[in-house]
Amino acid sequence: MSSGVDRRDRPTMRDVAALAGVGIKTVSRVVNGVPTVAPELVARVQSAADSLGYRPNLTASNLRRADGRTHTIGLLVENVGNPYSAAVHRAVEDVAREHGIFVLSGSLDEDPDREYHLLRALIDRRVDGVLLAPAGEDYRHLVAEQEAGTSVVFIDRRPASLIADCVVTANRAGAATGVRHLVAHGHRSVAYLGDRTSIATARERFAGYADALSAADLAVAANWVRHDLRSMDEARRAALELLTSENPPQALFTGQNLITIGALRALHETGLESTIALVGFDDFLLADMMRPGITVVAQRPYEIGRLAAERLLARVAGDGSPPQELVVDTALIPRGSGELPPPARP
Amino acid sequence: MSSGVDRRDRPTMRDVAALAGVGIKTVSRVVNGVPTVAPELVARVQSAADSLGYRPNLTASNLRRADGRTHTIGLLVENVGNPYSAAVHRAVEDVAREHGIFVLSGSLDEDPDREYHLLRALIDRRVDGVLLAPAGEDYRHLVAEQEAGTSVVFIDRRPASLIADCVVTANRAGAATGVRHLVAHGHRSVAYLGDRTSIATARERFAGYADALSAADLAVAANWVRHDLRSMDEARRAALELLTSENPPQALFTGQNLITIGALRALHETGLESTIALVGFDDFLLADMMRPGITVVAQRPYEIGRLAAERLLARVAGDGSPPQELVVDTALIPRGSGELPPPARP
DNA sequence: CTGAAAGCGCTTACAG
DNA sequence: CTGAAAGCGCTTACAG
Repeated sequence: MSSGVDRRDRPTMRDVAALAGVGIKTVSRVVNGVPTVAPELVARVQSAADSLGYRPNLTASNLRRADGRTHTIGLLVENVGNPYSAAVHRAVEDVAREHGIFVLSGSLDEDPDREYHLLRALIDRRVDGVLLAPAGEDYRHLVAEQEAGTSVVFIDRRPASLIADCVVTANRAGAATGVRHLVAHGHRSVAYLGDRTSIATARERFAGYADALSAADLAVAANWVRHDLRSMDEARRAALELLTSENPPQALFTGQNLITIGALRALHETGLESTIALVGFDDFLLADMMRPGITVVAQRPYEIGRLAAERLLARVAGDGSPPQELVVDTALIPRGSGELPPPARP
Repeated sequence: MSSGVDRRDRPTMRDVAALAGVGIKTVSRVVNGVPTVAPELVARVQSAADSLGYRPNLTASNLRRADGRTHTIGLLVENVGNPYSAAVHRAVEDVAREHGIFVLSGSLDEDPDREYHLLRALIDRRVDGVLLAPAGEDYRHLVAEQEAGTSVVFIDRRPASLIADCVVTANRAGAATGVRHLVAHGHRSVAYLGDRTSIATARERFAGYADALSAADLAVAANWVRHDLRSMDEARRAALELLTSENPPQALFTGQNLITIGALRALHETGLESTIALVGFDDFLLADMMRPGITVVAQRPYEIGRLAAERLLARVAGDGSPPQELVVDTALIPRGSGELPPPARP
């Protein structure tokens, strides 16, 4: 009638020691590669460990170890399933792996409450540090954790006051570059389609859009600005509205991946994909295979993940220098959609 | 001159107990929500814990707990950065999260050696179970781990002898459906472009290709079969060779995501994308936005991850029934490229 | 309802 | 070079 294994039946150091006829401390030395053990004992311990299928219990050894390291870090991103987060994740894994460190990951789905609970769950597991692409706004509760020795590095968004390292994309400058590209191709009316303004990066990209327009003595027209688009379909509908209005823009600038794709669907549905220019923030797979190819301002998620992981591991290793802000620049990739000439005005 | 924090300075149950003026066992009861504690003591303990910023140490509690659960599972996939693995990952996270379980993940990159070491590292951290999309071929070493209480569920590939649960795609049937679709549209010569034959799923998909051809009394022609394509660019070049040969096929069947995209590039480069039909195994973002849209045999990675995680958690909870093989079927999605008529023969 | 003793699997600090 | 004792932060098994 029993359901469930009540306790794992794994051999312990004690079992290995008994079989090898040595003290448990000698087994510990062999397992940890301490060189001052008689070769004959090393051999006996190793064959005993092999025959029992012994594997050291890292969580137990960690409990007593002086440095208290778990060799595990946490990574909280928007969604482990989306291409951007997944690229960051892979970079973090690659850096961590060089140091024998594992990654515990979680998806935040832009939910501050979820973020709070996942952070706590990581801390309860005593991760060595956390990489956080934040969903929330208030990080005062993190200060206590930092003081308690859990390093935190922010990804994509700056913490409110610079209490920790962060690695961010040059959102404002990148967006300005994209819009300037459209202006340089003769467009006077460029619409903006963007994410929720509660998201700091969305605000920065909008600021870059405004920068580029005012640098060209163009006004930001309220009827050509659509904020708070939460999904591909909301973006698609907003773009359809703009494109079919009595005063459509000559070009579109989209502030994010899914919004770009939504706008692209609208352009295809209206048959305007070769008429209305488009530059999107974020690159995506097959953007070059579209007709026309999609011009984008590309972020570098792998580079962001790599820098963030390296910063975190430096902190874990004891780097006590002041918090740093690392800015990763973007790359404009012209593919056709951003180089269309403006349509003749009606 | 000190570099690195030598020991975390986190308050322990002992500290909370001292501040609250109770025994440490009472703190333990409050932290674990045991109801038989005097309300007045609960309040004192909670305020002491809050003022110290106390957080329980899960790795310590786990060491003594009767069930030995770490509430952590391992997930080893081909590459956490690729869309397929990322979708599986997200499904696993969603299921795990309902049970308060975290996911430690790692990328195998088709490297059996890496798989062996990552598996060991997960076991040393005493994960409750492992989900494995295997890179290797020999899993006898896993039997000992299963006996020691670490459950394993295989994803995408069956273990050699059915020693464990597995969740697989209907690769052979799905590939046959895709090729049958081309044959139904009049194609007599369908080329196959596939992954390394050392990969079981690639062999199964090729078998499905052969099934569909022989069911239509068509022969498998060696000069139209290209195995062992390891990258998008290898696929692109193989497709270019086929398309520019003196006896080109009427249609292409591609066995995997990156191979489909490589073939697609070749079709665009030769201007044949509306002439040569194409059906690909695996769906991808924007496949519907191509000209023509790309017809695919879609896998359901989220469903696979969900089923695998549910199976694993059932095992962890004590399910001792015989190993199961769960097969997730595919869906043919016609979008244009697979419905092109055969070109007139020269 | 509460708490002192023992122990989870290992490492530290110390003696031999 | 080797090992017995103490302790990491918690829970178990017991007494009161």
